[in-house]
Amino acid sequence: MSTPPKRPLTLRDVSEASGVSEMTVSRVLRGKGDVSEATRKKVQEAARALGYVPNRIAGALASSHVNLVSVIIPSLGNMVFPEVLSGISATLDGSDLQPVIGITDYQPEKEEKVLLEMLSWRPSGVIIAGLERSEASHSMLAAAGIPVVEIMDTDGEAIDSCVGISHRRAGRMTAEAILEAGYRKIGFLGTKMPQDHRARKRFEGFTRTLGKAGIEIADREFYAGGSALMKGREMTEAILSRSPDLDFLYYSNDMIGAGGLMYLLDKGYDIPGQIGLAGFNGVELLGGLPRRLATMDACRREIGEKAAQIILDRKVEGADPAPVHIELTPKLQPGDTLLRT
Amino acid sequence: MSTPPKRPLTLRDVSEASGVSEMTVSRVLRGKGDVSEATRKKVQEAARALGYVPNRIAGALASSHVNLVSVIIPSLGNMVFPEVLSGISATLDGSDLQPVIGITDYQPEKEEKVLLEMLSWRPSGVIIAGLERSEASHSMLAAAGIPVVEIMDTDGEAIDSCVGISHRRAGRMTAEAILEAGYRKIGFLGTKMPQDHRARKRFEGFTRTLGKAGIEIADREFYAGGSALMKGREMTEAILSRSPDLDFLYYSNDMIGAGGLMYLLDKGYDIPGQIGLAGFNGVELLGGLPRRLATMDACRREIGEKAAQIILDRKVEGADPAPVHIELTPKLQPGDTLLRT
DNA sequence: TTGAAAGCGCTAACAT
DNA sequence: ATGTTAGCGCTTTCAA
Repeated sequence: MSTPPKRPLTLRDVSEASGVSEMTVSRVLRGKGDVSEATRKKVQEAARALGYVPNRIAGALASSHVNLVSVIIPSLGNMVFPEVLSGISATLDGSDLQPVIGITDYQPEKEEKVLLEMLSWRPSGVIIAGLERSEASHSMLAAAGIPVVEIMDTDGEAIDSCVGISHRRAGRMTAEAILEAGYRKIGFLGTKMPQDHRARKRFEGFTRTLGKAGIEIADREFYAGGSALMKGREMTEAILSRSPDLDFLYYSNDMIGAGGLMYLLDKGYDIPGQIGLAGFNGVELLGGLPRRLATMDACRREIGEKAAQIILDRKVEGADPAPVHIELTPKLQPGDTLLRT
Repeated sequence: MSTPPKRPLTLRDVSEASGVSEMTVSRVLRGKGDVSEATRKKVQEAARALGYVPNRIAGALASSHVNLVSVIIPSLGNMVFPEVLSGISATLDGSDLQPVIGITDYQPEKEEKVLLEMLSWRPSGVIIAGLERSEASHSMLAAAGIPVVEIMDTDGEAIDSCVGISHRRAGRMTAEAILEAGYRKIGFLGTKMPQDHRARKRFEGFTRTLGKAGIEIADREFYAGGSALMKGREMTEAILSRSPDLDFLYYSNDMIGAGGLMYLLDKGYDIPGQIGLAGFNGVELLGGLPRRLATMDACRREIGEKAAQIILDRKVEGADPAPVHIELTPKLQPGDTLLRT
């Protein structure tokens, strides 16, 4: 092999190799404009033979169009967000838009950094989890001049559009179901909440509804760190050793709920007779446990699909640029741990 | 508020607002070159006040430097890849490089599309799962002129660098442990493998080692679709109803293994006396089951860290551009389902 | 320490 | 159907 200069190929190289002007080469490669079948063939042949890879940086600069949608979420370890992403991808597939993922680790400062990084690539839209953010993040989004869809949560003010569920309402619905099933000594187990606003709102909706029925949370147990079965076991043991008379445990996610379920079954508790359980999220993965944990589907995939659709709709010329607000209704799945039959 | 033209801000705007030349504004914003403290202040003030967000597209085109590293993986639903990603992020944090994720869904054609999309942004490096790919993908990577690290697997030819474990060896190690524990009627449960080369290699290493000991796999059960507890239950029921005399079940991942464990406990099997179990991956999440499933740690986080480090090292001027090949050693974790005591 | 000029590789807009 | 021209917004290079 000779040693060709290790310079990335440009349109000009394809142009010279095919004997067609750069402009026409560009048209062929983008499939835009009228090009004769003959030239098209020549160009595609040459591009393929050379192994030409277009330079989107130059293309984006020239056209001021970037086919990227920024998707900003707190974490990938959570099982929740991958499902939202798959809804987004599914909807974007077939369009020319591509999702690009940024992770904030639930840290507002990191959100700012990620957002600045993302916006500096001039994406066509932003999909971002949650409604609570720093002033800097807020003004960056407000000033970006592109569609912004805030997802997962509808309890608050959206900058532009939003798609999600009301977590206060989710907490309320769960509380109502628990009360109706006749439970009265209710414990709560969840994350330390300063950063997790959605868990906090569920907790608020939950306690408020209990309060209206004249019931106070009997005990609560918080933890930091990722969700895992073992955490659920430990927390359940802790809360029950403190408050052995609890008859219901509400977990802020399914993973710790499942851990609690394992623990209680080990210890021979009668579920849901002696004690009832509920989690949150509707994690499919966990079907297959000895009992189906009561949970609430957070409509994750649908949220992703609808958010992506909003971005797509905004691209339509002359389309109504009015913000779209969509509140989905979470569905309670009583499973085997909530309804005493 | 007045209605400022809804045009994205440019360096020129900051330049005019601060009375400093564009060039010097650029220097301040990038922190390069000597700028007097006074001008620096003026510029930063103006940029902040206007809410200027740099345009990386223009910057990248002018400098032919892009601070992006493409990370291409099959899936996010797997729990395996998020951990690799977190290793990559952790190592890249503090450098100026940023990971960008692409998903292939285990489809070679999608890998080609994602790869072309990624390379067209001229990233500084590529980290990509697996060693098996289409010829088109292969030649794109070979011709990209940037560091390429293939991860997760070391059984095969790397284009440039690679970091991973030998899945054949992982299968062998597991087989050896099972034989040593005295099991003889061994069943395998896993994914349909045409696309999942790593699972296939584990299976090959596993059966070959059994074969050397004069033992054949007694039965096998394959499935398509994501890993989930319920799948593991169903598959376990299916294989045992066909082959009730099996004394060991080797699962190709921990999730279906855990489902099998649940099923067997339900049915009152004596584990690991009557029947032993092992999975693969070392998924932390599942600690907290009634028994700890035997598994093998695939070094996911370390793979991510080392891969990112290879990319970083290549950036050093005049650094040795020789390909790096790293084979990590998976660790068998016998848990409670492999060793009969 | 600061500024002016020249392009990075492509595409919009306008010829032809 | 194809070609020409003039930038996109920034950074490199060179000059002051």
